[in-house]
Amino acid sequence: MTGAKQAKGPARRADAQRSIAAILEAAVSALSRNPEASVSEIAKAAGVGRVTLYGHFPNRVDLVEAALASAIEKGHAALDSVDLTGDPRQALARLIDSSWLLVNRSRSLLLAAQGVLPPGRIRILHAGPVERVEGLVERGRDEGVFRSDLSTPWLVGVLHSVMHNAADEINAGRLDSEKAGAFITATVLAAFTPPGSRVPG
Amino acid sequence: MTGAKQAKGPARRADAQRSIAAILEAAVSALSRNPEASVSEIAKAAGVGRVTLYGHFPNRVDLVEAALASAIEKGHAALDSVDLTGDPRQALARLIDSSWLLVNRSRSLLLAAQGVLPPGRIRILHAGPVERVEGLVERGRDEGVFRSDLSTPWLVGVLHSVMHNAADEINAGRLDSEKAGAFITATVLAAFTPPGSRVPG
DNA sequence: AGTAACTCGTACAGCACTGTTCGACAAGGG
DNA sequence: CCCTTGTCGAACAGTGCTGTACGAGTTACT
Repeated sequence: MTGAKQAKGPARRADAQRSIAAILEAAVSALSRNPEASVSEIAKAAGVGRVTLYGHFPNRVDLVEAALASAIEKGHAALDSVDLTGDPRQALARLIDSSWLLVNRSRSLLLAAQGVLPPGRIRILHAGPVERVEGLVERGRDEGVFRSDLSTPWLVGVLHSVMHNAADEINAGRLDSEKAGAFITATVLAAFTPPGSRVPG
Repeated sequence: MTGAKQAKGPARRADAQRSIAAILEAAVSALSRNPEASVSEIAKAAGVGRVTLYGHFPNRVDLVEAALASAIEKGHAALDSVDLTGDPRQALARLIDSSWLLVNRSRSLLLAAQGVLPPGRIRILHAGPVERVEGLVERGRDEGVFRSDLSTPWLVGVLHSVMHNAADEINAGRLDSEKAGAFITATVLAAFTPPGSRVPG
């Protein structure tokens, strides 16, 4: 499911596939910059007429959902290529390094989705990615290197929050984009350290 | 400066003052629920005609700014009543306990402001509150109980992020509102602990 | 009591956006 | 090569918002 309606029929023309891809890409990009980007704006960015867009996506809501799904799918692929075995702390560091930029870029897009999509729909969409992270955190807790006095969802939420904070700081010019990964990792590893243990670093 | 235009003239009538207060309160409340609340919506919530509102605030932007200023002023007062002396860690815990709810409530309002106000304007408005928190963090760093390998603005940002995370978790029904303070404190204190030191708790 | 300040509803112009329709035109597939 | 599929621009109706105007009514200060 790439997002556009594809009920049946003898498959789509090559032409249309290109359009859909361009629209999806433009939608992700535009909505990432401005969660309230209009359909006209997106169509223009995709180099496509507004009418054409409506030919593939029945309404704005479906378009946003398709864009979100597309972004998440891409992120999912990137995530799968990260080695999550070994010391959970180092695995977490690797995960952060390779995904914080992606997560950041999707933030505004997620905001756009939250404005128009039913809450359940969103949870379903990025249930996959979240599960892998939760698995890693869970393992760290079992091995005693991550704290167990706070719930796993909370810890994962903290990870996200700190990433968002990095995005804000960069955006405000107070943080160098190069150092963001290290800052996030240092902060999160400390936050995850069990009470009574020493903070690594 | 309560927010409405008050250039000169022989002072305002008691009637008008009541209206302005009601509008401001309604604006804070409505914008906190929905950052894109319309002027009609706010006027109705204030029990006032839309025209009356425009009589006091020339346009929507000024209204949002006044609402934000009002909320920040109230928060500033609440913050001033917190004792920030003594062990920085305990002072931070006190600060969190007494302000996280307030900060949370203002979050959506801040979002509304970010959408329509010039970025500099916002920084000016809540420069005051931020300074006090930064002062506390700075002191903790000097005393060696908070880490110095990360910048003060970053640490303050993390504090905010974790508060926001708590708000999200509560909103999603995954966190009990009662426990939020403790969760935030535990997480932030760990995150602020210098590398090599033991996490308190 | 009288006057200026305030409030209200309705109504209007202007704008931006959504979603649809139309007719003409280009491009891909069998 | 022909026919389906897709694309385009222009145009339209519908909606919801902002900001302004008007006129009549009400409320507070003196």
